[in-house]
Amino acid sequence: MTNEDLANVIFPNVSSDTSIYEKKYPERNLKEGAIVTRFAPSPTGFVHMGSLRTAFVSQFVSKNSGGVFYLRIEDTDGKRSIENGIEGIIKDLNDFDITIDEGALSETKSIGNYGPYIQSERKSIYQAYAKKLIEEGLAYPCFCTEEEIDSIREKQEHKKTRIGYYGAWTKCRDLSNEERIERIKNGEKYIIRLKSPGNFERKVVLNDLVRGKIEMPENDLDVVLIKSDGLPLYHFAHVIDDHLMRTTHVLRGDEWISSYPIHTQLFKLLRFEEPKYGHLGVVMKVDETGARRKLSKRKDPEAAVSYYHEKGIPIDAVKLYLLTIANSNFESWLSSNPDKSYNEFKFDFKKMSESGSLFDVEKLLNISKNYISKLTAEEVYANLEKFTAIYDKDFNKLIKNYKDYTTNILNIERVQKKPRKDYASYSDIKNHIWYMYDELFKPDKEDYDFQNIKDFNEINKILNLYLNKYYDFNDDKDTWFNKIKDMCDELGYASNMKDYKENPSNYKGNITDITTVIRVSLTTKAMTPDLYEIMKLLGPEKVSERFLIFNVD
RNA sequence: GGCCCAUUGGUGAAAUGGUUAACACAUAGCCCUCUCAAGGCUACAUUCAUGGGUUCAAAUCCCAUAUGGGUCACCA
Repeated sequence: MTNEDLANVIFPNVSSDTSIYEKKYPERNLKEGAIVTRFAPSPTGFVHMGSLRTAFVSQFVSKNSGGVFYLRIEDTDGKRSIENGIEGIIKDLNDFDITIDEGALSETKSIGNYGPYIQSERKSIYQAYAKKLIEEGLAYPCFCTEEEIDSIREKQEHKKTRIGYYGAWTKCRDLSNEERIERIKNGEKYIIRLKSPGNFERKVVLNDLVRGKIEMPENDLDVVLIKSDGLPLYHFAHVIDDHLMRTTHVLRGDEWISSYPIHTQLFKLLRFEEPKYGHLGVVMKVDETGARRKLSKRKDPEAAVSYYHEKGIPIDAVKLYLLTIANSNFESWLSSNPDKSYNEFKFDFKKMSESGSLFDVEKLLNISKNYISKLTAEEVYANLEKFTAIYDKDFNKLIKNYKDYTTNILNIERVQKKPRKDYASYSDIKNHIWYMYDELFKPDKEDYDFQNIKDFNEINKILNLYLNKYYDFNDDKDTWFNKIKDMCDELGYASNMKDYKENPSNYKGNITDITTVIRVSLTTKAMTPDLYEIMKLLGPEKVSERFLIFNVD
């Protein structure tokens, strides 16, 4: 019996003529140097920060080069797939503002001419290539049970040799086609394995985009190509898909490095041109015990993309952060090109870190703070509106009622060469500006944080004097400030800090004490942005109203 | 255990055989200042996991050791 007979018994309804696929998915007609990348997650839960980094970098380099970035869903393992997994992935990508040129858009929809982009829908394609390999004697059915595989491994462990299904350890590799066909016809369960021609003593070389040359032994494992449910395993599916989808660059986590020998062998056996590979280091974190470990989906909330969305950290800030940890020269590029979009940055694989980098939330927040400080008040308002519409509906209503007022608040100390930087996220903003709204300004007396002056008689005296004699809403900033100084002199407080520092005993206090009284009575807080601006925005009615709260006593 | 990878300050890192080890975050101090947020200045690795070697010269090359990570599934 021939290999063809065997192949026909195994895949009676599949043609091994793979040239139809080669024709259906022709080489892409892209300009020289265009890069085709993909993001290929399995639908097992939310998108992890590490995967997101890979997706973002993949998209970035393809965009950089005028290429294509597509999404492929790797759902060949039914056991691990979760319900609505695909939707979850697409939502995470959306939230993160990563758009695809091609690929799955939902469970049922997709765009692009190289689909289907969901692996479980590509069964017949994989089987066609598997059939071809069987015909060529490069693959065979294996009838080993789980117990048999276990016992092989135990023997190998005992003898301290290499573990795996290979060479002389195999049971089914050299069965006759007669026996194979008979056992299949008897209903025995089987899988399809590669009949690896590899030799462990020989080396293969991976020219990795980020790590350079890596030498490894050739693969001699008879790896599983097709499972008993007829679906392929990652290795096989990846090789076929990345070829048929005409991928030029495969970017993936470095946990895949060690299976490269399998992949390169498969590419060769299938006579496919191999894409370039870039293996990215894992994203780590330091846990409670001080140990470094991989950022974990289960344990670390910050591993989820949705975390940043909920926190109101601007997506662009996260991208900026991702770029700074992805390419070591990005940060200096950005500081010398502050007005350019990060999209203009030329990504360089050689500048990627080879080791796993620590995920540093502090640094992210710092980047976010700088990012927000560069936006216009209108932009901040729009983003804040979007954020609160989902996560703080009451505040959303409030800012919409006072849209111009809110924008003006957000504009305080923004239009200047060195803008204020106090919002690291949109969820932060309310904590900084709530007191500007009467609806939220309902303090108890204990909420006021007057620093040095504790005596309410003195506080009332200062406020009344200021209100009656010095405060004029129409004053410009200099006049406003000079008047406060005048009041300091009248009340025996130092209006000039230098004088005060030289002779503190000559004064009851200094100008800071006075401005603090005004500031705190208006906001309850000892630390706020520019007082003049705040008073200007509150307006004369609110100012006097808030001053007079203390007159009750 | 086999194979592969990594190891520069609290953190991310630069430097790819040449002389004082960039820069950023964090931390501390000072200055500026109506308080903050910033900003400016200064400090923070006698040393690049350890031990050998090559060299006039090593964080950079080689070897060994240690530590950490990955992988060795009908998971991806």
